[in-house]
Amino acid sequence: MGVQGKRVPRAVREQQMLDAAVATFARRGYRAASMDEIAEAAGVSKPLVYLYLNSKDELFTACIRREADALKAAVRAAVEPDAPADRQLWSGLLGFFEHTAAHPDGWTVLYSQARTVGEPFAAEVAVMRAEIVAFVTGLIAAAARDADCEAADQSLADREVAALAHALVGAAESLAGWNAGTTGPGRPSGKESAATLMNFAWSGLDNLMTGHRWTPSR
Amino acid sequence: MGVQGKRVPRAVREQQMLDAAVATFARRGYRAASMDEIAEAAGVSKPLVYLYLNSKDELFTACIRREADALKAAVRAAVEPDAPADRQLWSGLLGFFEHTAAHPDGWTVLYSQARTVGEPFAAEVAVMRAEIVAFVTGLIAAAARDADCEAADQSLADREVAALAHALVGAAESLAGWNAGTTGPGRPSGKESAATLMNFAWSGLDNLMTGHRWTPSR
Amino acid sequence: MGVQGKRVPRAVREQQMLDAAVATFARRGYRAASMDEIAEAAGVSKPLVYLYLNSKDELFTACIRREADALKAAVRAAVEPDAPADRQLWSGLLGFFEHTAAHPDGWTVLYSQARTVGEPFAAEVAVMRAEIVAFVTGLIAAAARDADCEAADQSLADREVAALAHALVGAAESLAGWNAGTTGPGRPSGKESAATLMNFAWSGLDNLMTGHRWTPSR
Amino acid sequence: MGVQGKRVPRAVREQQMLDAAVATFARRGYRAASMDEIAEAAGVSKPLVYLYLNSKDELFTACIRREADALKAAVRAAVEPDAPADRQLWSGLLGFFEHTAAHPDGWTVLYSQARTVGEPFAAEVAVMRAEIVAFVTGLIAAAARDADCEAADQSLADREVAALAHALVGAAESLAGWNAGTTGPGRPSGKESAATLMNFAWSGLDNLMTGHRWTPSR
DNA sequence: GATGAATGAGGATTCATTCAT
DNA sequence: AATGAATGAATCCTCATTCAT
Repeated sequence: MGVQGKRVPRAVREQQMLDAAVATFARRGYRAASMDEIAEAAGVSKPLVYLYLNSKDELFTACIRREADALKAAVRAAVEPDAPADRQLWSGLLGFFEHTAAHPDGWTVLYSQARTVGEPFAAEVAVMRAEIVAFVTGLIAAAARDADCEAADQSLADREVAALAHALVGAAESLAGWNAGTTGPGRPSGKESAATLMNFAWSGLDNLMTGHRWTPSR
Repeated sequence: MGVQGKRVPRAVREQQMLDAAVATFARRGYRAASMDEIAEAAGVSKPLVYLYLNSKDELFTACIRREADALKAAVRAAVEPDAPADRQLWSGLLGFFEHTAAHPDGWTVLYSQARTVGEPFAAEVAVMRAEIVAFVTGLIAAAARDADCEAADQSLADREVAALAHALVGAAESLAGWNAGTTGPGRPSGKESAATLMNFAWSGLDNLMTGHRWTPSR
Repeated sequence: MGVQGKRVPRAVREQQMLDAAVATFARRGYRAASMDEIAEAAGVSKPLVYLYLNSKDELFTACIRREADALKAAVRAAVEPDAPADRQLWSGLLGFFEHTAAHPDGWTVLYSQARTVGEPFAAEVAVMRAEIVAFVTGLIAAAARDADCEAADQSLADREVAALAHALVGAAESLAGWNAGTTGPGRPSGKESAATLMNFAWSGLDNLMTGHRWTPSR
Repeated sequence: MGVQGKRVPRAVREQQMLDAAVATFARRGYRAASMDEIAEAAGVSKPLVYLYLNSKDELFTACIRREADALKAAVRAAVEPDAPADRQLWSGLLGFFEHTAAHPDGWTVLYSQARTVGEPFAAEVAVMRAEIVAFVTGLIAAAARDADCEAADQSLADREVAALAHALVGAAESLAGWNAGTTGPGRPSGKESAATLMNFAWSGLDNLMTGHRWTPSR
């Protein structure tokens, strides 16, 4: 069945299987993707998939882990460690959008599929998300310190910095999700998406620093 | 099997079935939800579900339509038609968050499940989303006019108002999505979520009006 | 549902149901025809069909009986009792072909469906067939006596007259079956079909009378 | 579950499945035969039947094709190619009756079931039948030429030779059909059935050659 | 390292049939 | 005389998973 040569070393075969699985899970969803389909897409027989990855659940988990690690690595590799905080945030966002654009199936599996399938998997993604939120929170806080060293009520700001980070990550996910569903010339570039969000983050930060808010009773 | 009274008129039974279906689809996802489970949750036998709703696909579609209509109606009912635009936006957001908080299963079905299952269903949700984005775009544009009547470069603003509306809706969806996954005292109230987003919208609007932007080369 | 007036007397309703059932069974076969379909075709609700005809089996049996009786009656009505035997056979065949042509659904139910469904029903048709074969056997025997009064070995002829009758009936059925499957100008008229079979019967009879036979060792 | 050995190669298992399917379809009809029943009769599990034959429709089609091919092959193998035409017809008929007698289930599936189920299947059988009719037409025409080389009105004869062939095939089918329904000592041998039909064919041929016919107005 | 053969379990869908009105 | 409401019992089909080689 496999048109390609046989006797491929295990590590390589496993990556081929994960590639096939990610693509299939992204296109069909966890339940609708069949092990048959994945095995065929990987160019191997079904028992081999089981030999290496044990079960559909473990296969899906392996996909999630691989894609989550790759995404985190891409973001981490994108930030310049010694740059000013706003520059770090900017390059991190850029890394995020460029990676998700380059690996749309991975992003779909993480964002759309894993979170809708249910418990063992959603937790996995939640952990990754928490790490990213923490990372962004740190950057925003640093940026705030850089911008205004004599901030008065730091304790209040902490809580709101976290809210801002959450909102920023949520917005980034939403943008990436809609990007993944868009093809052709209308699709925003990573730079555009990142710039949009930097503007959000910065005006949000301004609001925080100046205590300038919209209120219903205005 | 059904513990409740029998011989219920069709219209009532259909709503019971849709209630059960929305809850089940939200918890399990489209594929994993079985018609057996739904019928049992509705307190009727499976053939009756088929008699009234025809197929799993049509049942799911009926759920999507009902929840989408309910959401649109809730938002529309929340806005005060003659209030100033910012007030309208605020009350619309409030209506949105209160409805999604009150009907988390409906929101999950619309936002998480329908969009990940594939084509006949995703399109249905896309239409609803487009209507909401258009509505929000109108409100933001009106608010911008109210705030600054002599705005110079309106044509540029139009394009960016639309981007802002998209981002606002995306952020609202993301927030509602994470709210739906959160229970207990940590869960933000509808008012909090709406206020957060109004601040986003307002600072975004400020950016638009003042031409004040963050750029990487800064 | 029923577009026609209500409160129809039972005897009439029953015939409407049988009409609908015969048409449906002919088109779909016994198993594939659903009681729903039949009730709808009859313009009544399903419980009414059950009220009058009790079960699908009994309904099918009633169809078979009605169509078998109608066919036998048509053949009997067609023969002129006091005519010479060959003339009687001819008019009987004509009656047979004209009736089956006028009631193709009835013929299909009897010939194609009832015999392939299995036991309670096939027996019903077998009885009808036996009656017809007996009737034809009598006519052929009479015709033979008319044609040649001093026939020598009557006992041998009896066995062969029966074989001829069987073959004639089988051929008639086969012809009617293929006629029922044919529509348009290519379809043979009842007269043509009857003439074809009379020629078969007559040459078969000749063979019997003259002892003139084809044998493999010739 | 299967009492026979396991790990049978695919080609063999497929034939076992077809054997079981032909027997089951013949006894119960297409609709009433369940895949469970067929799988059990084949001594395998249902999924294996689906793995090899894909669906009930395809399984039935495969049965029809196999039985049709076997029947055509049996007839072709029976005729002696260089014998006189009447001898060829005789041996073909003999082959037909012996094959249908040896494979009554196959004949039932072809003749009774496939034709009553509906369109994709009836067409398959119609093609086979057309091939057989063409073959017989050729033999009868040849026999006619052998018997009377100076036949005057060949064009008329052509049309009637075809009619005769049709009638002969119809009669053979009818005979084989009733044979298949008969068991025990009363069942005619293949030789008897073939001889009966040769006599039909020969007297029909005589009628054609001599212009000797029965007419109602006689 | 790799696969052809095989299955238990479950899911969508349909159908004959009944009951309360 | 007639029907809307309701269901138990199949039936077709798919899938994750294993075993022997």
